[in-house]
Amino acid sequence: MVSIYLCGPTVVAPPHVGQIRSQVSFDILHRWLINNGNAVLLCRNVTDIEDKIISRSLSEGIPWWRITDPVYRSFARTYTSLGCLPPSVEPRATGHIPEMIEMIEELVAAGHAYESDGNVYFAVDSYPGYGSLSRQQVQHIRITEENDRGKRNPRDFALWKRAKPGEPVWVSPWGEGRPGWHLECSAMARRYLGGEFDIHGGGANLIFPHHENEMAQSRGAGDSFARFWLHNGPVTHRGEKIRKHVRNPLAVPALLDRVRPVELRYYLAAAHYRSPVEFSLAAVEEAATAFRRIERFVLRVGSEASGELPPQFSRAMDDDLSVPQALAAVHATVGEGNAALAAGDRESAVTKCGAVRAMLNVLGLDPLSDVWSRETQLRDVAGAVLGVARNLAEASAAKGDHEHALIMERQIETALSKRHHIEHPALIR
RNA sequence: GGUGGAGUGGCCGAGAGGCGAGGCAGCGGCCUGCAAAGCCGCGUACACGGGUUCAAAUCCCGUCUCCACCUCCA
Repeated sequence: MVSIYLCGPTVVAPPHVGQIRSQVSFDILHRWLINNGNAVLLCRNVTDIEDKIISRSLSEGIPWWRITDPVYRSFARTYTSLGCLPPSVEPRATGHIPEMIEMIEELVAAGHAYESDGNVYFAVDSYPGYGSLSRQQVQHIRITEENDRGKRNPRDFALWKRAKPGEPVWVSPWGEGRPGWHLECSAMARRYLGGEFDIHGGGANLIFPHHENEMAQSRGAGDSFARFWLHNGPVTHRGEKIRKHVRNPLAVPALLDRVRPVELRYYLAAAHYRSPVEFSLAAVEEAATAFRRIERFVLRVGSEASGELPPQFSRAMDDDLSVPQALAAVHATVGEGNAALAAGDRESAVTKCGAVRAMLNVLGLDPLSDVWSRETQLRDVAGAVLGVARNLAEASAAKGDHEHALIMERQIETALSKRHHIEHPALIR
């Protein structure tokens, strides 16, 4: 049994590429562990109460759950569409307030935390290992916030935050308020995985302060916590010129208008999980082209049974999940299969295809998987019809029949918009 | 100021002392009515300056540039 705690999203805005990359990276780990005969207990949290959610709730004048529920569904839909296996358990922070309060009480009793005016803080100085995960020395951690609210050390962080007027509240021994962000994960990890578990995963951007603080809290409360930490690299994006109406080029729903989910998954998987990825639409589209070559081969040979993993592939995966090298094995096998096909050796091609599908299955990229098939068909049919419509519109325009061309263009717009809604039904606005 | 990471051929992206990962794009050829797809072939790249070594993209020293985190973020 391999137990994994993976930091899930704060459900305040639709998913962006960086969040998806993290989930895809760990989904590949998940699949590789299963492939190797391990039972996996994967816990991925949903942070559904947190400062940003509250500030949006207050500024829009709607309850916090009117924000988190639709956004949660958007995430769920995106994970599914990208072929991520569901976690064993997906706890929400708001469902675990008693566990959090209990943990805070333990920390206060152990002298690692103190109450101050309705807030409870973790005393960084009380925990000698603080900074070890992120290799920070406490005195070098920059202080941005003034030492207000009665903190003993400005680096101390909140375990419990007193509610301001109008904010949602939960009742605690320290008054009405809400849990601190970092604490949520510590409490949920303990609840579902126990005091010690194998792997804690998340984006590298979470190392400090989030994971550092989690570790301090959990160990302070007597848990030994994660045995290994795995962090995926960031997705960065600088000044690529994006048309104005595409507001956030890293938002996944907008990206899925350009490439299919499986192609986006290929793009995100193709770099090593620890490497930084400099995002660009051109690179995504290039990855899509590369994936289609693999896909064409698999579709050409058909849906014969899955085969054996080539040793080269397994070696790559065992070497710190080297998906780039594993993909080289996929491409090599596709090339061999195509060569067999070109030589009329169908039997050999079928064998190669089996190996390719076995590898793609580990990576979550098998074109014949049920995950993609309906969605792929929908897109293919819709795309073909739209192509015909565009040709007709152009033909009309060329003949000078601008009225008809305009009607066609409006119908195309409507069709595109409907397709978008079918593909992203959970998206708000 | 602290911490971590990165600079590889036109592009993406691995590798980490000696055999040029892989893909995309490009070029030539085969195949095809033409194309597409596919097949075969074509590339001497590792930020810069020193050094170590028989041998350095890979190790050491120095320099430059970029990114991330230290505030919410996967």
